[in-house]
Amino acid sequence: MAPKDWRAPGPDPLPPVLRAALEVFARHGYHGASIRTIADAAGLSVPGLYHHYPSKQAILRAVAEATMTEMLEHTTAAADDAGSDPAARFDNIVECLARFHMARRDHAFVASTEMRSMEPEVRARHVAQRDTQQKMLEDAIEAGVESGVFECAHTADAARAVASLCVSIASWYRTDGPLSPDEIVQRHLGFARGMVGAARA
Amino acid sequence: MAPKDWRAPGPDPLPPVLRAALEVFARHGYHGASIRTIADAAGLSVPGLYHHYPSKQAILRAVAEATMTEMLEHTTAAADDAGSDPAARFDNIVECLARFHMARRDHAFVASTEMRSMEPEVRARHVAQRDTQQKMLEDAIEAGVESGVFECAHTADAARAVASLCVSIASWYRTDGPLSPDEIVQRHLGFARGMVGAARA
Amino acid sequence: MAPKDWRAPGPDPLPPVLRAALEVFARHGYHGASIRTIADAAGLSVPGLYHHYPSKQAILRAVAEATMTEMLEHTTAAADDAGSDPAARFDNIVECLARFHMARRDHAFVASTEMRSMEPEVRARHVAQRDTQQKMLEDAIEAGVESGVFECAHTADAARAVASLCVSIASWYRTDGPLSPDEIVQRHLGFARGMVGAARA
Amino acid sequence: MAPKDWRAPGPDPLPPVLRAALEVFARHGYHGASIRTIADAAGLSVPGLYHHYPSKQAILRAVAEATMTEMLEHTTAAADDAGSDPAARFDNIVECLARFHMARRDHAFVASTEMRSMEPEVRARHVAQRDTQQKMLEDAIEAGVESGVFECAHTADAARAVASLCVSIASWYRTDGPLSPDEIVQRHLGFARGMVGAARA
DNA sequence: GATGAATGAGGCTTCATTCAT
DNA sequence: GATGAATGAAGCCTCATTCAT
Repeated sequence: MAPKDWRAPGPDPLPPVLRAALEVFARHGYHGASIRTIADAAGLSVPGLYHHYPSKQAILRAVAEATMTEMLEHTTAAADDAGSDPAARFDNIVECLARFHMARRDHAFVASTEMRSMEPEVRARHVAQRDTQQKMLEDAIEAGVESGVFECAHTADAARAVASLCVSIASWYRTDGPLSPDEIVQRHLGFARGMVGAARA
Repeated sequence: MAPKDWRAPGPDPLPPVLRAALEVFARHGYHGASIRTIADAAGLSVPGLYHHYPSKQAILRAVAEATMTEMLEHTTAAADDAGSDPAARFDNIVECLARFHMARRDHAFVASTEMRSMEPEVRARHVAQRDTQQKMLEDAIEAGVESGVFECAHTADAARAVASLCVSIASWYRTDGPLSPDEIVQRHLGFARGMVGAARA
Repeated sequence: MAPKDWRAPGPDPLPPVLRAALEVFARHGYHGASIRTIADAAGLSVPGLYHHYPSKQAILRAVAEATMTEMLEHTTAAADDAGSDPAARFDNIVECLARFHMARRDHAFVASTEMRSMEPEVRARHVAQRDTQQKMLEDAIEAGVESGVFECAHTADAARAVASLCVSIASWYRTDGPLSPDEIVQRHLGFARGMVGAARA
Repeated sequence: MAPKDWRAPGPDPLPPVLRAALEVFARHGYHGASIRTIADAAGLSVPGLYHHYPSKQAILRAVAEATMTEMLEHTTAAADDAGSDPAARFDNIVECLARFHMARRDHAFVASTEMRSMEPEVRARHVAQRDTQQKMLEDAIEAGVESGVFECAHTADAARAVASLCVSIASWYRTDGPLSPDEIVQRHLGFARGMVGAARA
């Protein structure tokens, strides 16, 4: 699809209404966000908002699905991009996750934080996509262990831990923070490699 | 205070009303939890609940403060317990955080998740305690780097990353899961050591 | 106008939009019927519906007036058709009312049920037409009493009772019910004659 | 239960809130009655109303069930009161229905008019009670036909017609109308007897 | 006539909270 | 501490209606 741009996520593809809702969700949480607040943030009246989305839950669903789909596309592209070298695959996935959680900070934050507010069907799809991603990480780690570049006894736990680490970036990253995205990526690559016992440089 | 029991957190010191509220907060979030739901979970009438706490926010505050206080006590005890060896300090703090986020799963989850629902003053205290904890981690890492047992260029980032990893345990740990707390502690100790470039065994 | 066809009411003269609205009104009531539901039933967009009728109330008015006008035309034709014999006049009016409430079931049901939802002016016209009809019945009954074929002390009450009986047919009649219209007419003619003390055969 | 008072229904047993709601339902219909209007009529705030009944539908249900239960009790008492004479049974049931539809005018009007607004389960119970009543009428008519005091070929249709006639009283009766309840009863008894071909005096 | 977008008002219901008993 | 009753404010959502295209 878009195999090369996972390092530079490009402009947010979300329609303006969802982008406004996202901001409100990120600040107040799903239940703390009133439909009126969302409408105001979107520059719409309340019925105007309902013209675009049939319910508050539908807004959350749209946000979550768009986010997970884009994230999975990026992760897949990043992995494909790495060819068959396990260490490169691992690095690419970690870098991709880190970058995504900075470029789509609110999206990723809401998607991971509001899982409990999603209707079962939406949550199920969400969990499935998250698991797919984690499995990609795990496969890379396993391959690395087999080929001797990683030293890691519990690959599934490691994959979850690495993914958690990347997700947690979204909860503190600020565009105007002291570190550039590239610096953050580098440091987290270091942490992640350490977690899987990568051979030291 | 209680310098030896940080490995076995003991029974939840929370009064029953708060424990009930905590469960509801964990499942539905602060804004998704109604006073009536909390009262029901506590086996109280609504005015009965108000007899104990003057507002919903006061309940959240009580939960959050009790949690943070206990966590900081434990962490301090764990660090003190380790004496002056940097690697042991680091290990103890990580183990303590991991154990706390399993033994007080809901407490820690709510405390970290509902920061945005706290009144500023409560949140400020919360952040301060969290930072204190992270600083203890960072100090241990720095000492380890200086003494040559760790290899880590960005100690503050590492401290945050390690703390995040421990916090994230609360979002997936189940008492009846496949791994025992001891196993989980061991594995996360491994990940954490890797993140700070601990000398390999 | 159409003096002979009152026994076989012919196809519904209502334009399709009103016919759709009628169905919705019959099922949900005026206040329970939304403009959108009506538009959907009519296969129109909402503004498309407003292109035909300026308001929901105008739709009700159009339905009610068309119904009452047609019903009064039929009743008049039926009465005229009977010539001067009181018993035949009575029979014809009853038969006409019964047939109309079967052939125009929804129309008659809505017209009688939603009187309270009509604007005063529409309701006034509606009541006047209903009273005219009832007066025709009453006149026939009175003439029958005078000529000795009926035995009825309270002609106005009898007229109202007979009319009510015919109206009530609309609330249970189904095209696919066990009785044919002809059978229903015969039976209700029997009831109506009994109510006015018609001489037994 | 109360075998003697079916002729003098006594004071309305409905709690004040339901009585207020009933009045509003009678005037505007279920869908035309807003919860605010009902609360105002009951002298309550809106949440105050919800303290007593959990939903608008629950109010309708309570009204309908109370009405049907009382009506069926009365009808049963009236029938029992008549002993085994078919004509007396028939008369008593008709008189009882007529009196009930005057004494509980709004109740009966709403119960019969708002069937379409009832949830399926409530409606089912309602229809069952109505049918039970109609069956009592039909049984009396059949017994009368067999004993030769009535002359009626279609007893089920006759029962429905007689019941409809009594129900229709509720749609025009006014306490301050020109006729007394006793007069109305007498006249409708006459109509009803005529419908079943009762032997003339 | 259709479409898409919009809106003030109001729909039903629940919120956190209070108070008399 | 419990109960029953109450309430202003606000929750999500839908109403009838309009208008530019």
